Parts: sequence; structure tokens; C-alpha cells
Amino acid sequence: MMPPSDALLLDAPPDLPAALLAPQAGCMNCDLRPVSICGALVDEELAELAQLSERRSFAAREVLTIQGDRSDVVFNVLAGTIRLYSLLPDGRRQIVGFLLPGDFLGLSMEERSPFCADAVVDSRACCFRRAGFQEFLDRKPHLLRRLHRAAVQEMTMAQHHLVLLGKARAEVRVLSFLLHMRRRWSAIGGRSSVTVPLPMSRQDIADYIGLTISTVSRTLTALERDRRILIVPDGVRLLDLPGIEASVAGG
Amino acid sequence: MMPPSDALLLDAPPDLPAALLAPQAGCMNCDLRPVSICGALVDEELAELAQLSERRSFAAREVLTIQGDRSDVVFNVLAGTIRLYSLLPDGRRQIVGFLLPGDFLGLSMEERSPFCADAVVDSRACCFRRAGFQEFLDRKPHLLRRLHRAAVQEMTMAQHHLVLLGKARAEVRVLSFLLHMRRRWSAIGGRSSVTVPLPMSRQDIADYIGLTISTVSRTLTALERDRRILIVPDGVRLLDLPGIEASVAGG
DNA sequence: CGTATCGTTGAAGTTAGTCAATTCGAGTGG
DNA sequence: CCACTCGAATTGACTAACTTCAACGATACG
Repeated sequence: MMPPSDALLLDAPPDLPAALLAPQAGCMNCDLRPVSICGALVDEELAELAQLSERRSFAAREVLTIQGDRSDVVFNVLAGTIRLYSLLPDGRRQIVGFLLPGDFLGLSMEERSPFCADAVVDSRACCFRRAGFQEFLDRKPHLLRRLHRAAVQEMTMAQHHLVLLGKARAEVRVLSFLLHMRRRWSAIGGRSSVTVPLPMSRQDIADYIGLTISTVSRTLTALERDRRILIVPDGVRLLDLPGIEASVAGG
Repeated sequence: MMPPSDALLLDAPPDLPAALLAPQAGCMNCDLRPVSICGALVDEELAELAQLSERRSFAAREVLTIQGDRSDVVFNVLAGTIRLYSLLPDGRRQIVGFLLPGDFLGLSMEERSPFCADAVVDSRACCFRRAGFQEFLDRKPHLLRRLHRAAVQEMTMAQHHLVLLGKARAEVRVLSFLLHMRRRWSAIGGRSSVTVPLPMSRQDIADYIGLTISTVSRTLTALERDRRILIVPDGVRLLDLPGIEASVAGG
């Protein structure tokens, strides 16, 4: 899963020419290739793109982008979980999404980041200088198509999340979130399990689904009491999947 | 309550060559060209695209797309206002966005519409068969770039709306909505006014910002009583723009 | 002029938020 | 190995905000 050359790269100074440090042979048989934007490229193109990339590790809580600040880098998440959020002037926070392995950070290709992003847990990503990536992108229409597809998918996900935040009760929000995470993990990992990993804290969940930590906690406890879920370390087990799906569908 | 599936999308025979019906000379000096995706095309390309298009009028409430149904048409809004929404099984409705002149409906280019769309007021749009548009798009990478930019913009808008629905109080929601509409109208019309046209009903506003019609009405009344806005037919006048902007910024 | 639709307003009811106390668990040091 | 500490999670009592339900008023339209 992890290319052997990785250990060298992790603590390498970030401003050294990436190509010198990282041949990225791993790109060719990367598990995530089919689910990430790299899937749009043939081997030669991927090799070329790999020259532009540099693998980096991020410790939990390490910041990738700051809302409104310049960001000259875009990322392809390899491992871990990144949260994307907006900070309000009163200190509250709205998480607009979690990025999982295979997800792309920087779809907008804007000079300034529209949101903050930081690592929920220790994570790794392929990093590209925006200018170089843009230049490569301009020569590869099929990559642009793939990026567009990703943007549309993000947009649709955001719009569905809108429906949730606009209309759903606390229990439905929590259950939707669990099903959503289950679906996303299974899209990466291949097979789906009733055990849903939740690397993020209760506060993160609350800030994502528009509730307070108290309400999230109470709701999870109630669901466990009713034997609909089982709370396990860093995750949840869905005991009554059909029932949960029915609750979510029913509004 | 809302979308009668009996309403046919296109009552013109769909297999007539559009060009015969609509020479579209108007495309060349269309006011919306700079703000819509057509802006990405040079005159010859636009002429070619115009051959694929057919202008259509939609009466208020006329349905453009139904959530989950096949849709072989994509639209470029010319005039009026279109609402995009999701219908919940219990009959409630969450509006995910309003499309104004210059906006594109069908960014996802998926076979099935992710949302319902219908006209808020009498509206007009350029319609393209999806397959034909897709084929044209495949030959014009700069149009794809423009479409990508539009998708990213929609995504960012949706994500900012998420923040609103997740965190904001009723008054802030209403004021944000007013500022948002003001900004969007001014992006089209050129100059911005303190009078914000609101072609949609109170119920529409409520379903967009995640409140009930009662709360929207009460909030607007309270804002007018405090002399911060003035309610006029089909719109609102912002009496204290700086104060309103401050309220919205402050959370 | 009657009817229908939309918008406004009032009173009562719910839901989730707030604030604060308590518990839990991982990590640390004696 | 146990006590201590710190942050995260849970839980309870109370409150605020919004919804619900219902009545009423305005406006448009045949």
C-alpha cells in the first residue's frame, strides 16, 4: 500500500524540486488510481504528472489551506481524512465536507482558498503546485473532464447536504451522516460493511450536520439504547441497516 | 402539491431540427453572452452552437426537469427565474437554488436529473439536446473550462449556503438571502440597486433558507418595523445596507 | 361580488441549544 | 501499578428559537 520510497519523502524539505526526490513509481499501481482523478490518465501521462507531484504527510490538525489566503498548491488525498470548513467571526465552525482518500482538494483552482482545510487524523496527500498542475491540465482535456465530473459530484453532494440541513430532524441528520460515511468508505475500499469508521470527533460531526455536540451525543446514545446502532471505538456499527435506511428515506 | 408529472417538458415535436424553427441570429449580440457559458465561444462557434439550440418559453410553474427522471435537454436561462428543488417523501420541499438569466441548468450532464426544476415566473431559455451539446462540448475544451468554472462556482455557492443553513439564525438567513439576491441581480444587470427584486413567493424563500413561511413573514415584518428594509411589491428595498451587511458578517 | 391564493399574525407546542456537572479514556509520572 | 491530569464525550435541567395550527387580512381574478 505504501511505496517504500515514502519514508524518505515525509520529512524532506517541501521546497526542494519534487522530481528529484520522488520518482513516484508507486503512482502506476496506486490503489486509488481508479477512484481518483489520476484514473483519467494513461501510464505515460501519469508518469508525467508524477514528476509534478510530491507526496507529503500531514499530522492530525495540520493545516492545508486557510480560508481567503493564497494557496499555490492543490492536493490529491492518499490516506487519512481532511476536513473542509468555514470559520465564522464568532468562532463557530461549519464543516462543509470531509475529504477521504481519492478526493481532490483545490477543484476550484482559484488563487485563494474558499475554505479552511486541515487534517482530522494523520494523513498523506500528493501535492501539486497549482501553476504546474494548471499547465498540465490545459494540455489534457480528458483530465479536465474528469475534474469537471468531480466538481459536479461535489456540487451535487453539497446540494443534497443542503436538503439535510434545511429540513431534517436531529435523528435523521445523524443517521444520514452514518449512511453517507458508510457509502463513501465502501466506494474506496470496495466492499461495504455495517461498521462505519468515524475518524472525526463528535464536535466535527456536529459541525458538519448542523447540530451541537450535545445533541449528536444524545442522539447517538438514544440510537444505541434502541439497539439500532452500536458505538465502537472510532466508529459505529449499524445494527438495523434496513430500518435506518427507512428512517432516512422517510424524512 | 408542486410538480404535476403530467406537465410535458417540451410540447414542440422534439425531433424537428431546431435550426429550422430558430435561426437564433440574436445569439450574436445577446446581452447575456458575457455572463453565460456562451461567453467562452468566438462568433463562429457560437453560430454553430446556435444551430443546436431552440429557444423556449416556460409559463410560471411549468416543469423543466423532474428529480430522478431522464432528461435529454439542458438549458441556458435567458429570462425569468427557475427554482431547483428536492421533494421529500412527506411533501416538504427544499429549494437548492434559483437560476437567473445566464445560469445553466444541467451542469451535471447526467442522464437523470438530480433535482426538480420549474419556472417561478414566466421564463425563457435556450434548450439543447444533451447528446448534441455533449458532442459539441467534446470538441471545445475552452467551453468545458467555462462549464467547469460554472460548476465550481455553483459548488462554492452551495457550500456557502450550507454554512448558512447549518449555523445562522432566522434573521441572518433572511438578510443573507436578500444580499445574495441583490448581488446576483447586479452581476447580471450591471449596476446594483438597494431595491432587490424577489420574483419568488414567501414559501419559496422559506424553502430555500430552511425556515417556515411564518418565520420568514415574521422576520420580514420585524425588519420593516425596525426600518431596516421596506417591503415593496415583488421585492424589498434595503434601507440600511451597511447595517445589514454588518449583521450578516457578524454571524 | 364571491372565491381562491398568498401573506400576516397570534398562541401553544417542540426541538434543539445552552450551561454546567459528571464520566470516560488515554497518556504521564510517581 | 496506581494516582493524576487533560481533553473528549455524556448527561441533566433549563431556556430560546422556531414550528405548528389556526384565524384573519389582502389582493387578484373570473
